[in-house]
Amino acid sequence: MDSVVSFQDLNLQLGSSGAGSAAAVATIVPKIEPKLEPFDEFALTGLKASPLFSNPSPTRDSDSGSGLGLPAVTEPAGAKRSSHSSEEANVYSEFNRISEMFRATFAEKMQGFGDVDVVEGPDSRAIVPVSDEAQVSSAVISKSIRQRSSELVRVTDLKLEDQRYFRDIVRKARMVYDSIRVLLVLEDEKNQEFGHFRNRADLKAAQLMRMRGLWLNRDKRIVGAIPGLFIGDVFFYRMELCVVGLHGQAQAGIDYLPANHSSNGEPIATSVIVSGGYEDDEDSGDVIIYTGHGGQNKFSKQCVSQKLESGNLAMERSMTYGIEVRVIRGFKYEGSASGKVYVYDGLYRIVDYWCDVGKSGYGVFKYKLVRIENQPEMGSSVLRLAQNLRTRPLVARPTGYISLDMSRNKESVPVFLYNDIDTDQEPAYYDYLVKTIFPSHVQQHAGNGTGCECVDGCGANCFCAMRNGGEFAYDHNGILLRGKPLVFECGPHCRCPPKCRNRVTQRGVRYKFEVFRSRETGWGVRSVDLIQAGSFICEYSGVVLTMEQAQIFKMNGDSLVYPSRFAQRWAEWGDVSQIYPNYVCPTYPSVPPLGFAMDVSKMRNVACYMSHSSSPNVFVQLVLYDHNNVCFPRLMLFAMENIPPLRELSIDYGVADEWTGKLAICN
DNA sequence: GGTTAATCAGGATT
DNA sequence: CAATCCTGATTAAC
Repeated sequence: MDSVVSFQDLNLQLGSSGAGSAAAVATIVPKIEPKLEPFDEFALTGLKASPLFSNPSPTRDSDSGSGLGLPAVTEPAGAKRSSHSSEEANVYSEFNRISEMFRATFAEKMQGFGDVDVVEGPDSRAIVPVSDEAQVSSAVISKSIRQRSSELVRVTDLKLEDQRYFRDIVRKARMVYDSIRVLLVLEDEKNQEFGHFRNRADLKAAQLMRMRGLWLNRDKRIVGAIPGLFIGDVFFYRMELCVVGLHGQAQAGIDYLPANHSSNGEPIATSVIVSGGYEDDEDSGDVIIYTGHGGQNKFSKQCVSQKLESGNLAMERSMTYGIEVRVIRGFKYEGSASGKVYVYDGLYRIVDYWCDVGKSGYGVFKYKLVRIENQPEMGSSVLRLAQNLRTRPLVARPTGYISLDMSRNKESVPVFLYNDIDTDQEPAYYDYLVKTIFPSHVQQHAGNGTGCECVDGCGANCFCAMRNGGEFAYDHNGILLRGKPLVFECGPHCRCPPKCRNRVTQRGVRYKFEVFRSRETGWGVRSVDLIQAGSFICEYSGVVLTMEQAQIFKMNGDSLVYPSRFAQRWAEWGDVSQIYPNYVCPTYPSVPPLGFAMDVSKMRNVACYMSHSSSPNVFVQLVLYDHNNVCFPRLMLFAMENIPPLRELSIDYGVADEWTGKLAICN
C-alpha cells in the first residue's frame, strides 16, 4: 500500500529567510531555484513492461543527463521598443512613467523580501473526509480550506512513490469532479421536463467540491510544478484547473499570490492561461508574448489602457525574482463538448516586459515568456502532431509504420502499428480479433428472447435500465456514468435502434489507436485521439477457455489472460462518496467470480499490448450485450482520466490470486 | 454565432 | 483583525 506522504517528508525548497537587505535578494533568488529531476514519463507513470510480451529488459537511454538545469534568465532587452505615432507615444510614455514609479517603489520594498518566508506546514492535502450527510455550512469548513493560503512553496525532488501517490490524488479529484458534473447534467435533463434549468454544471461541480474542501493544493501556493500533474495533461473545463490547483482563478488569466498575503507586500505570479482571449498575444510555442489582463469591455475588446496592478504587477515581480510560471493553453478542439480544451504546457520564465500600444490603440502590458528547457514536449505540440497524424500519418511521420491498420479493416477505426526503435514487427504476425469468442454453450444463453420494447429509443421505463438497477450506465455521449459489477447493454432481442444510448461498447472503438514499440515497456498502446475520461476504449479480446482447457494450455507453455485478476478499478469510477457520504458503490447486477481464461496466443487485439501500471489510466468494466450468461461477461476497457494523444495507456492487471499465485498475465 | 447566466479571488472598507 | 461588500476577471451551453 502506498505510504501517505506529508509535506514535511517532501524536500521543499523554500524561499529563504535570509537577511533583509537588497543585497540579500540577489542571493536569495538563486536559492529558490527549483531542483527538478529530469522528467521521465516511464518513472512517473510507473509503467512496467507488459508481461505477456516480455522483451529484453528495457534498455533505457542512460538518462539524457542533467537535472532540469534552469537556464539563466536571458538578459532582458534593455531598451523598450517604441515605434509608434505621437499619440501612441503619449500612451506609451505614460505607461513607462507608471512603470518606473512602481519600479522605484519596489526598489525600497525589496528589502523586505528576505522575510518572505515560506515554510513547511501541516499536511499538503486539502482533502478532508466528510463523515455525515449534514449540509456543510460555511461555518463547518475551516477557514484554511475555504481560503487560499499565502505560503509560497516549491516542491522538488519527489520520490517515485510520492509522484505516484500525488498522481492518484489528482486522478481521484478529477474523477469526483467528472462524476459530480455528469450527475448535475443528468439532473438538469430531468429538470428541463419541468421547465427548470440548472446551468453550468461545470461551475456547480467545482463549487460543491470546494464546499467539501476537495480542492487540491490550497493550503500552499505552489511555485512551479504541481505534484501529480504532468505536462500534457488535458482538461475539458476551466474549473478543473482550480480543482487540481494548477490555476486558482475562475476567470482571470493570471494567478498570483496577492500583495497583502505576501510578507514583503509584493504580489507574485504563479500561473497563466493563454486562451487567445487577448488580441495582442503572440504565441510561438517556446516563446509567448503574453498580454497583461484588464482594459477590456464585456465583449472582450480592449477599451482602456491596462494598469500595472494586480496580476500585471505580479508578473513583473515574478520576472524580477526569476520565479517561473506554469503555462496552460486553451485550445480549440472539436470533439470536446464545449469545443475547447486546456492543456498544461509546463514552466516558463518571464524574461522581459514592456508597455506597448495594442491593436486597438490602448496601452497594454506585454510579457515575454520563454519555456524552461529540458521539460517534456509541450502538450499543445503533441496535440498538434496528433492532429496531423490523424489526417496524414505518413506526412507527419514518414518512417516507422509497420502497418496503417493492423486490424486489417476488422476494427471500426484503423489501428496503427509503429516502431521507430528497432526491427521488431511481432504484433503483425497475429490474427486480429476484435471481439472475444465464447464457447458455443455460452452463446446459447442469448436465445431466451429477453429485451426491451423501446422502439423509439430507450427511456425511463426501459427493461434494460431495470436490469442495470433502474438506471442507464452511460450518458448521452457514451460516457460511463459509474462503474458497476456488470453492465447490461441492449442486445439483439431489444427493439431499440442501433444508436440507442444503451449500446456503447458494441458499436466498437471510436478512437484511433497505435501499438508502438517502446524502450520501457516493449510494446505499448497509445491513442492518436484525445480520450475523454469515462469513454469506451476497446474490448480486451481473446478466445475463452474453461479452466480445464486452460490447464492444458498452461502445460504447453502458452500465455493466458485471467479476467478474474484485473484489479477492480471500476469501483473508483463514479464514486462520489466524498460529496454525498451516503453514496454506496453499486453491488448490482452482481457477477460470480470469473472462472475462465482467455487465450491470446494466436488471436488478439490492441488491448493485449497495454502495459501494467499501479496508477493506471484505463480500467476494466464487465459488460453483457449479446448473451445473458453472467458467468461470461465481456471485458470492456474505459478511460479513467482524460488521456492526451500519444500518452501510453495502462491497466492495473492486478496482483496474485489463489488460483496460480502469479501475476495476472504472467506466463 | 450572439446571448445568457453562472464563478471565485483579491482589494478595500467597515 | 474579521466580516462584508465590491470589482474584475471568462466560459459553457443554448
